Amino acid sequence: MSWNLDNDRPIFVQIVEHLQCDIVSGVYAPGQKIPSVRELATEASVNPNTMQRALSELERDGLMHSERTSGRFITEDITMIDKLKEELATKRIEDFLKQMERLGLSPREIKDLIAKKVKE
Amino acid sequence: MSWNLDNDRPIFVQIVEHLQCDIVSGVYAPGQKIPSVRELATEASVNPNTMQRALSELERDGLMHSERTSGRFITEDITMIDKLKEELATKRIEDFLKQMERLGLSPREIKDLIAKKVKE
DNA sequence: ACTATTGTATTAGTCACTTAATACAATAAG
DNA sequence: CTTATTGTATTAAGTGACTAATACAATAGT
Repeated sequence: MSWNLDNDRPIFVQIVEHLQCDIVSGVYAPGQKIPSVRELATEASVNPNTMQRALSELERDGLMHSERTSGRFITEDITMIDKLKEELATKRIEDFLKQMERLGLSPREIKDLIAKKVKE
Repeated sequence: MSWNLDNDRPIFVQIVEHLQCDIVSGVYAPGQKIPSVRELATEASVNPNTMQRALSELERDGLMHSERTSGRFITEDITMIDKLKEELATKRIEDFLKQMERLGLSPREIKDLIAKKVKE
């Protein structure tokens, strides 16, 4: 999956979200070692400092931890990962519904539109 | 409706989106005069220049037009407004579905979650 | 005619994000 | 022990968004 970073929002924020997705969707398994800061930075075409900042955020939240010279590892706490997954999903659904209602669409219309899109 | 601006994205972009919503949802009727740059800026707690920038964007897209000293008016082209409404809705649905799939949820799961939320 | 209000333009300064270029500490690997 | 690789920290510079403070032009209202 490419990184697809844009200039609409801070890059480090987008990286955090990208990695959160990779974690909750299983791209990175619990306990798995992830590439080094420098590797990830190259891969995403950003400065190592920017990648470092994103990783620090994730570390602060307990989603990963670093071991001085061995590298960085995803947490093994599956409960934490599942909880994050539900949080992210819930938040996105709520944001989405709010946005759609602000466009003047009724819950009923929204539901139908989704059902139609999902069929495709 | 309060403006609810955050620091995650450029404020002028958020203002553009806010006003687009107000137009397609009918808060501002076609042809209606909208408050002055200075009034809107005060209301949204931003600098007049920032509001001006957002309004210029909307004007560039043809959604409103300014008349030197009479003020600014929403377009009377209802077709344009309806088209925008559909564009915005479609884009948001697609973005939403992409995000949810990246979290590792199947279309089926997504549909069920929405249905559940909409019931509330 | 005068005045207030409108949109618009200009210039400067502040701040956060980003990049760049290093440097250092710790340790796994040889 | 030596070396390469890891995470981490520091300093400087560039960029864009935002604010601030004006100034000007046009015209509706009086």
